[in-house]
Amino acid sequence: MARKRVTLKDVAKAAGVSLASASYAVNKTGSLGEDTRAHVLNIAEELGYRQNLSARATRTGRTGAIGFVVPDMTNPFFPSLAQSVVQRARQNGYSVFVTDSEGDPDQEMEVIRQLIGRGVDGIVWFPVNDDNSLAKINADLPIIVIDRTVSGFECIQADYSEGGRLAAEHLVNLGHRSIGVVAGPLDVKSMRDRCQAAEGAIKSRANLAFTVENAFATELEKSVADAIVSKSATAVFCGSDLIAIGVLRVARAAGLTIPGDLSIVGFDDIPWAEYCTPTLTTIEMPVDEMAAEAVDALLRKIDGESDSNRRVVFNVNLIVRESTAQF
Amino acid sequence: MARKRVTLKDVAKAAGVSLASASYAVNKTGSLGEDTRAHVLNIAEELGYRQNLSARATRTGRTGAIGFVVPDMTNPFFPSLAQSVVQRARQNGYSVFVTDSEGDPDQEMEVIRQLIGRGVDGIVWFPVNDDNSLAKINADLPIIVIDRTVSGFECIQADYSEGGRLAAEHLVNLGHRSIGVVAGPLDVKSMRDRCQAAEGAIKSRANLAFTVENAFATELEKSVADAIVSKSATAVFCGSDLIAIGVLRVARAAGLTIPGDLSIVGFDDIPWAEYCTPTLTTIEMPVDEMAAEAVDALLRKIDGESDSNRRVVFNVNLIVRESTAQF
DNA sequence: ATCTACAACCTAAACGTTTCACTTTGATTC
DNA sequence: GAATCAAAGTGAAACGTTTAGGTTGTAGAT
Repeated sequence: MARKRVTLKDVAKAAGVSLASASYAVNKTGSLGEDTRAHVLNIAEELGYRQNLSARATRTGRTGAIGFVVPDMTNPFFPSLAQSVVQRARQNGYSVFVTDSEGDPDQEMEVIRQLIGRGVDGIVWFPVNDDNSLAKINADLPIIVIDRTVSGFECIQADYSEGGRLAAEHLVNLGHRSIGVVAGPLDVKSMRDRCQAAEGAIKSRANLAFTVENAFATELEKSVADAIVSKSATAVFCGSDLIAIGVLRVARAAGLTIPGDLSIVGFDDIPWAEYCTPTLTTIEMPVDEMAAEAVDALLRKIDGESDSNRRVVFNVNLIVRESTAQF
Repeated sequence: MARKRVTLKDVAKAAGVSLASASYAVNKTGSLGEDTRAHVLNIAEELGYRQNLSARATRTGRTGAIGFVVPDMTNPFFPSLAQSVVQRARQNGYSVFVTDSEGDPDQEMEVIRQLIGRGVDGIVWFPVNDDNSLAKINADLPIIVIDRTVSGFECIQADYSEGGRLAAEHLVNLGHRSIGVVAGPLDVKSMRDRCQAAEGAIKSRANLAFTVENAFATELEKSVADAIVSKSATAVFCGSDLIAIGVLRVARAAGLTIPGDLSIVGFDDIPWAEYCTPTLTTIEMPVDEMAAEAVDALLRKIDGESDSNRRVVFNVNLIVRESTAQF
């Protein structure tokens, strides 16, 4: 058993044509008669021929694989994104290496290096932060940046400012007059944008009770927890759903009812948002479309249609659920 | 700019040695003098040489890539597993294609085909179900099955029966005398095992109120929801945490308090279990170790140390949280 | 002085493709 | 009937490696 893998030469021989013709047939390139092409394809099918992608890659310099680099796969925001990227890529005949930098810029650089070593044709990159010093290292590979802003690369983003504004105005419209902001890491621009927009909207019609900062996690720093339980705000805007869930927990633990004593709005619309108790009002972005656009842009870039430095911004939506209520 | 990629030939020429010696040097194989090897490596470093993995693969027949196939990336059980697999593989110099079959056996077969077409050296496979008819198609590629049982493959599993037993006994010990079971899809053996064990433990010391079946999701079928709100049980064992969370939701929606009116125990210890309200009592399995073992076993198999049909079973733990209480 | 043995290194073939440049064939045009 | 041309097909080089086998050169044993 385990017969030797059938090669293109075998097909050619069996079909009685030259190696070149066989290649043209399976690739639908070159000039071949319809009949011979069909014949070769039949034989190929019959013999169970499968292209050897490695050999093809050696010759063409293209592997047909791309990389997808995210900060942290266990952050529930990313799996669905990854799923979309993988699917879209597959539809276009590409495979994708999904890798995770565990939120560490050094490791991030390392995995990118490894991907390049692997010979990927391009990378869709969701950076840990906006620090583009890292990126400089190898600018000759097609790279699309998603969510973050890294100068020199094409960036796919959502309208974070609009999201922050929508969220804040929702709270103001509900009658809240003292509103806090729990930001995520402010060294990433998408976070700064949404928080600044939220603060602006709050200040113009109500009172900004506090702004505190927390990592992308449900565990809250002491200072953040203190701000929540101080009851100086009747509502908070959180820079991410993960943080919002953290806020929800400490608030409940401190005896506050949600949304009775405290209204909470998050950002991202991760799956949990719909399942936690109470369900979370949040800002949704079109993850699938963003992923698709990122892949499409990357493939375009790989094919040399270089519309570099483009920026695509997607619209966001406010999703009202149970965690916010009239003051 | 964008200088031509530096090839091994360039390195050899620059170092004044033959192509073969250069290859031996970078691969640390063959018999080479320490000094020349070091010299070649220096030159390589200096020139910025990077192996062309495709060419290497064409020659050796090994790509250094493996596939990881899971049912559904958006099921929160899988990302951490994937993370572990990717890491372990990377540590051993392998890259991994993570792919998702969306719970569909047909698509599952398709992605496996694609992976094989890609030329992966092996596959870590978390099948949708235990239907091994699919697997037969190409038994010559090293494949490790994780969680499920597919005959003919080496399987990495947890002690599901023990888990079911632990969970059920926990409920019995708390004084519950009428206990229901909400199973996941019973066509997968790991689910049957845990549920049968749970039922056994229940029946021997209490009353089995009902057994119903649901998909791996938080949305519950009507029959399942009915069973929950019928109040015929004071406690339920759920075949997975996702289901448990669904149960939790409909129970609360029906005005039941958890764990006051209903104790709930889940299975898997997904991240949500710790963050939902109330937090979920569940069965934990050593995901990282299972992933590591799967990768190790696969690499062994790739290297021809074929200990086929082996079965590795990992121990599980009961994690007691807030969703269960004394009756 | 010759032989053996071994380390160190090299030559060249092979891996399975793609693709450039060339030939053959038959039809069309003048 | 020669000339032209497009279509269909072929031959062989190239992609960047690995590796089997061969060739040196040196040192120790006889």
